[in-house]
Amino acid sequence: MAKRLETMEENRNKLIAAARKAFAEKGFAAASMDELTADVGLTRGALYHNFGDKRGLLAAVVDQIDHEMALRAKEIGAQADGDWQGLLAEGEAYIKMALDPEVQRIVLLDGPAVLGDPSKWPSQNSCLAGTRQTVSKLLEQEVVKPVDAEAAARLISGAALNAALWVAASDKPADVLPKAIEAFRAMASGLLAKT
Amino acid sequence: MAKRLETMEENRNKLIAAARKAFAEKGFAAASMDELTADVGLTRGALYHNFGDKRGLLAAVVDQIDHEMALRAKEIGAQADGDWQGLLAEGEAYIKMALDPEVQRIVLLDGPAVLGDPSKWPSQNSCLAGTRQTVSKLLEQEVVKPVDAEAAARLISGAALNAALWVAASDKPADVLPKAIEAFRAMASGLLAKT
DNA sequence: CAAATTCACATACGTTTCGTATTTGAAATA
DNA sequence: TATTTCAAATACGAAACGTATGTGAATTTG
Repeated sequence: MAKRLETMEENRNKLIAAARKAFAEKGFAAASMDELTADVGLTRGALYHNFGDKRGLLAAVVDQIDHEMALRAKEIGAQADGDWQGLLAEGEAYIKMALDPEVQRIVLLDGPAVLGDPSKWPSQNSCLAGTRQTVSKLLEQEVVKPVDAEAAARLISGAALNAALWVAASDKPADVLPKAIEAFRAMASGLLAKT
Repeated sequence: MAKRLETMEENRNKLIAAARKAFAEKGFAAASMDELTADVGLTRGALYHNFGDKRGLLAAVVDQIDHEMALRAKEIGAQADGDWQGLLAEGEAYIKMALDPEVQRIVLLDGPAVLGDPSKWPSQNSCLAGTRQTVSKLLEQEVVKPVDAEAAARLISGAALNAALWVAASDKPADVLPKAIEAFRAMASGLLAKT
């Protein structure tokens, strides 16, 4: 590979890594691009060349984290006993992952506010896409009621991620986490077709 | 009432009204406080005197909208046939109200990102508080499974509002709204105790 | 192999915006 | 009428973003 492209790739990754840290710690609005770039030995020139603007950098960061979350959720869901348990396990995984301040601040709070609704994000392996796949499978198997797959996926992941926000904001996260998971499983069971 | 306090109250309301408009149209970050205040014949001096800072103004706006939403949801819920149908009606009402760009932008997107999790908002008659009340009533009646009231309320309202974001972001909101409502009702039914 | 060109990034600059510190002037009060 | 209060205005300083331009090493071309 040409040396120029090689170092550019490195710099892109350095910037994304620094942005993950800065956005998570200070929030999107308060994160200074001057500081951020200086931290990795670059200037804003590199940033605007690679990502267009500040939002572009956030989009790249969100995409990366979303990708990681989707992969992890899929792994966990695959280990469950059957597709239905897999869906529940995925949701539970989202709740737990969303306790990470980085996920919370960047993906759940600043992401939608700055980039718009997640359904419009480009990620192929996004959380939403993964959940929709699982729901579709369950629809074919007639395990769940005949509802819209997209809507169900959105409700599942939305409920899970929202529950996580609540858990994290509470005074004793460790205490309320099981309550959130219990309520989540209860509510999700409403999608089950009568057996 | 003393004239000074009277006009101050008027100015506060004018600023809040202007902020609702500006925040809804441009988003919190892009809304200029100079423009906003000039629109109602004031300067930023009035703003910083009354609300402390930009966040303070957003908090006041969010509080007002949240209050209006909770009242409306309660009204609609009260007309339903029984408390359980009332809960579903409330959720449906949230979905519909959240289609309003003002609610969406200010309460669902910028609100949590700038002010933190809704569970920490001061509103007494907030959406969350209203839903928690209804859930608590249903818990006493043993209509719903014995889950944590707070968690259930959060899941219900979270799912509803999240569904609304999805509906609004879709290409044909009118088409997907009924699907969202159907899926919401299905999922919520998971909270029902076996009869 | 030397000249030309590309391009990733740096630098310099202007604009906008927020928050504070200070001042003003009309209403309330004594 | 003199004094005090206080809601709002004004002036100021400190970022921060985005653009326009410069630069030098890597690549390409003749």
